Amino acid sequence: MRVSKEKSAENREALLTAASRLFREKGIDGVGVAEVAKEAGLTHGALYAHFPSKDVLAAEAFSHGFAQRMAGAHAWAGDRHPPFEEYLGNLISTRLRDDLAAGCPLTASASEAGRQGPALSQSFAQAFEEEVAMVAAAIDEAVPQDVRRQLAVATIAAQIGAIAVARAVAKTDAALSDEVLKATRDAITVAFAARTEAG
Amino acid sequence: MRVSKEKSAENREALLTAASRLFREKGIDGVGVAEVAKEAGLTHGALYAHFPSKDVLAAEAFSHGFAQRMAGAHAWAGDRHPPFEEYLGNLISTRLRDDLAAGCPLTASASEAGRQGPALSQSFAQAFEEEVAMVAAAIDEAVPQDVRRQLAVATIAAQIGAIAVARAVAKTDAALSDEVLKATRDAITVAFAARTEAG
DNA sequence: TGTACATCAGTGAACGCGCGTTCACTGATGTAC
DNA sequence: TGTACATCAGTGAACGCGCGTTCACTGATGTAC
Repeated sequence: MRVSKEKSAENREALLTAASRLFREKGIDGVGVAEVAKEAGLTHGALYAHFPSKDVLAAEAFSHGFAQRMAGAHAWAGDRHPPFEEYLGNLISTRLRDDLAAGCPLTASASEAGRQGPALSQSFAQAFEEEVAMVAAAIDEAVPQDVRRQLAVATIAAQIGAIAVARAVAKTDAALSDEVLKATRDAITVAFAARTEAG
Repeated sequence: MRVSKEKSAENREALLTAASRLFREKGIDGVGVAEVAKEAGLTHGALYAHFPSKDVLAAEAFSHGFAQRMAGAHAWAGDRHPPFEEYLGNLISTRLRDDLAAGCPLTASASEAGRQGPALSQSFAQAFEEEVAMVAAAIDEAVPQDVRRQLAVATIAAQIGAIAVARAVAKTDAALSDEVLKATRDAITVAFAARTEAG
């Protein structure tokens, strides 16, 4: 049975939201299209009216989730210009480690992006650049552009690794999991201080 | 047909080697047990004479691959005590990024270890601690123990993230891929210098 | 050392299952007159 | 505004396929005498 344009758009949105959440939580290979459709309140057949394949769905869901996260970050910052340290504390935290579903799409999909199709790789690269721009903008303008960018790139790469490791060992060694986050945060803080003083 | 003890041990070794390589290259979910067995020159049924399940195979293959890497690292170091910088250059390199099959098991399995069973999580945690100990031992003894450990933990977490991101964007943006590796290496070098001077 | 036999690594067919994708069909929506 | 009809989002059965795992069977190995 046909459905109104608005309802169809809502359904598409629901599919992307469900896919974004489930893929982050269980990995792309760990979730079937039927499960995604079911969570969105549809059958799997309907999914193919919106997306030509699971690959494309994965890439669009990634971008969708990232856009939501960026919107959330901007809402959080508001009119302020939160300093670098504040971003750091939010990026590498036990909260982000434990909240698989709501966490950053970058941390969830880093290792998958290299193995899935080119669509996801491209979405990932674009999101990474956006996140770099956001973090770099949080660094004092007196610091040279290239140093700010370098620090931002290293920070986000380190964050992705720290969260991945913290999650990997969380069930086995909770203390080690916390330690990884703290050590990474401290190391970046030190590098940041050394770089911004020198600049 | 029964097979000699030696041959059986060889076959087990071949299964672990094949699994270690294939799981690193395509991910655990991306490879079937039949493919692993075939690469080892066996049929899939034989695999279950050596391992009770794919989960266990994955965990043992991880440990096997890591042990080989550590043996390789020790052979490379020989009687020398290579400085931290030398380890860093080897850990975060385009060579390690491009060589999926031979790369560090930690970088390949970080995100999977959090999603697979507890066996892999435990193997991962143990391997991480071993790698931390090796890198920490490469730092000047004059630096306090806890600072050495913290730097080692942050270095390996950052390495895992940097390699994952570099691989994820390699097909889309080769320049960005190289930049991620360089920025991470530089940031760790700066943090290392600041920490070891201060200590 | 030679013989009889239990062991068990490896084979390959078969199991049930869930996967991604297709498709004939339904029926409310949106449009043309 | 009312009517006839084309559109197409969504349904659910069906497709072929590969998955992890099981199991009856094979036959060389290893052992007991």
